[in-house]
Amino acid sequence: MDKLTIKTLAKELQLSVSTISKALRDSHEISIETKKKVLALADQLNYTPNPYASSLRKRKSKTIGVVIPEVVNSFFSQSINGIESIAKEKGYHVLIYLTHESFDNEKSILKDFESGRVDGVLISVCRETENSEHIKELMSKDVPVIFFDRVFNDVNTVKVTTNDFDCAYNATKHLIESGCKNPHFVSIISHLDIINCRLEGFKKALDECKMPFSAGNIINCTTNWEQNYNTLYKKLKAVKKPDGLLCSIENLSIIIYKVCQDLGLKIPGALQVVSFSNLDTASFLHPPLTTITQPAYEIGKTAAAILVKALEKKNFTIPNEQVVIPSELTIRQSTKN
Amino acid sequence: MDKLTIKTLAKELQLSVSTISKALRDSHEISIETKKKVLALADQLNYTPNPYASSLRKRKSKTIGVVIPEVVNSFFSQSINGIESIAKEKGYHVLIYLTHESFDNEKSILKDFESGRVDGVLISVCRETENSEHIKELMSKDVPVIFFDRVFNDVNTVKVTTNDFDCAYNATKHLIESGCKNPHFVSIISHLDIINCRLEGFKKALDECKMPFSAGNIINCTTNWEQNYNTLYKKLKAVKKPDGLLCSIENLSIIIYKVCQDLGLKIPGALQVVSFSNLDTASFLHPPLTTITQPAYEIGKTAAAILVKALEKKNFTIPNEQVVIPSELTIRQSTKN
DNA sequence: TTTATTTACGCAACCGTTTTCGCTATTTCG
DNA sequence: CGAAATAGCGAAAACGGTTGCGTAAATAAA
Repeated sequence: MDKLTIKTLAKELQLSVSTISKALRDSHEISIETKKKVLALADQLNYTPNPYASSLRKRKSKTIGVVIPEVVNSFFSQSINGIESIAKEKGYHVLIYLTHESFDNEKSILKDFESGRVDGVLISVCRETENSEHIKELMSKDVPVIFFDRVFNDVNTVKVTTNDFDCAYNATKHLIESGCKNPHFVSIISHLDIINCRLEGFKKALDECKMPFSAGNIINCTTNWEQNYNTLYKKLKAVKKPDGLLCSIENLSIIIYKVCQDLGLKIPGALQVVSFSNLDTASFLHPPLTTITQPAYEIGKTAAAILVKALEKKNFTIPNEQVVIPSELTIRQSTKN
Repeated sequence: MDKLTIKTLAKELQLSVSTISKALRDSHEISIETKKKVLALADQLNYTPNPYASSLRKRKSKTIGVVIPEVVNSFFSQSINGIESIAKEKGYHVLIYLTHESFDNEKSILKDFESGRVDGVLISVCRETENSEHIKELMSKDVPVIFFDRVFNDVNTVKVTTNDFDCAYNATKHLIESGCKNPHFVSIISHLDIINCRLEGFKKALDECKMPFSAGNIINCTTNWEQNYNTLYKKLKAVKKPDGLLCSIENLSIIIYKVCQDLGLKIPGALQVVSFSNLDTASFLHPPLTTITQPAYEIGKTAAAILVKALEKKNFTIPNEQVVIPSELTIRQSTKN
């Protein structure tokens, strides 16, 4: 038995290949009866068109590339969920690539995309990334790139984020109102705009409350678990230790809990904690963690929807637009009040 | 400027298209000097071959399809991580598809794979799936399918799982040894072999300890959160309520905690809980949850490695093999002892 | 009735690579 | 030294759809 192609159908129905193709794509050039016959046979023989032949000719792959730092992460996995919902609805396929927070990985992934493998890209850049040349390079080849969550502001494209500044501000306010005298900002060393936004929100709250801010109020972590544990351990053991933490990275909040456990520091008695986090176990932690929950699903869904809509247009242009979907502060026992 | 193809290089170097192609693929037919020239120009012009043209001609896509029920799940996201590690190493691309536990979705995804979109498939079947016809159908088209975690035993292929039976047995033993008189098995209605294995392990432990087993020892849940909450609420409020739970689904353990919180049931005082779970927050829950941690990363990695190795061979055959990677029981405060 | 338009389909080029086969020039070997 | 082997490259046919254009017949307009 040969492979089942359009030619098989053509031969069987005594029609030309082009007629079959047009019939399958529901072209107006083909009569209703012919279409019916073609569809019927295709169905009967269980014909599925070769996507690569189609992609080659149409210069469209119906595929979007998703580039994220990691997948074992509530935020990103929820984002994927949102992305997939749109992809499925619109008949797109989703290629997933992980950078593991490495700039080199990110670069080589985007380089591969220059081949036309994907019609468009959704990316949340990695921590190491300092400049956006590789992204601009890809966009110059007419591959649209849309940012979500971790964005670069100097790239002209859509950026779907949450209201990081406001959230950090509100959360810090909440800490202070709950009695914190010495709030600290837990973060990672990075050029990411998102981190900076959160830091600025933190600063503004301190400023408004006439609390002094200095670099000492920042606890900088890295991508190394051990190292972060030690950093936090030292900070939380110090004499003039913080009595409140705004944690800007979900993963770090777990380490904070661990350190407190090991140090015998009571939360929220000795230390209040609020974290950016999408953990659905947050309310079952000991104690339940006050979180800023990002609308991860919606962020992914929105970014994907905008990308797909653009791709479906003939001469699409991606606007330079900032789409902000607000997060929610959920107060639990890790902060008083 | 035209598109940059092999023809561009050919024209530039006054060579034929076929020579370029062979040079790029490092064919022995081409002299070292020519290869160097070609590589140099390709590099200089930043040439990237069109993957779809290549896939069409070679009838290989260098792409694997991953079909899972959901992605917002520690186990599956860790599995993806493992899969990606192999894919990256071997130059494969990963298409992700979510079934959302719907059999119809699963079927239509596999149907699409008949088009040759992917070279091979890694699948963890969904709960609704009762038979494996759709999988056999795909395999009959020479698309290799490898199972991981949630398998079908009547399909002749590799199945990468963990030692579900033993783990359930050990965990149940642990419950009983910690004083449980009335252990229950929390599960979902499903034909999944994995669920059955766990149940059998549970049964064996009861049997060995001369404890009677009946259908009453099973708490059957569904995919509906609300409904599960109610089911568990009722069960845990009953007069002859369980004093120990073996939870076979990660997500359900969170609901159990919630119900206990709302009912004022102390864990582990009134109820001991052990769950199959890959939550890395397990040790920070209130109380820390005793878990059977599955080697999700390794399972994904192993399955992917076997698939890729098969794909790289000329006339590959997938053996009918069961690969078992053991899980680990981590005892925490949600069970006494 | 003539002309213009529409309908429905076929022809063939094309998408960009890969691969088979054939050709020539050079080398190897008996 | 002649034959055989080899090295290095090119021509062209795939791979499986898509699409612009041409055309004959059917229909509408004049």
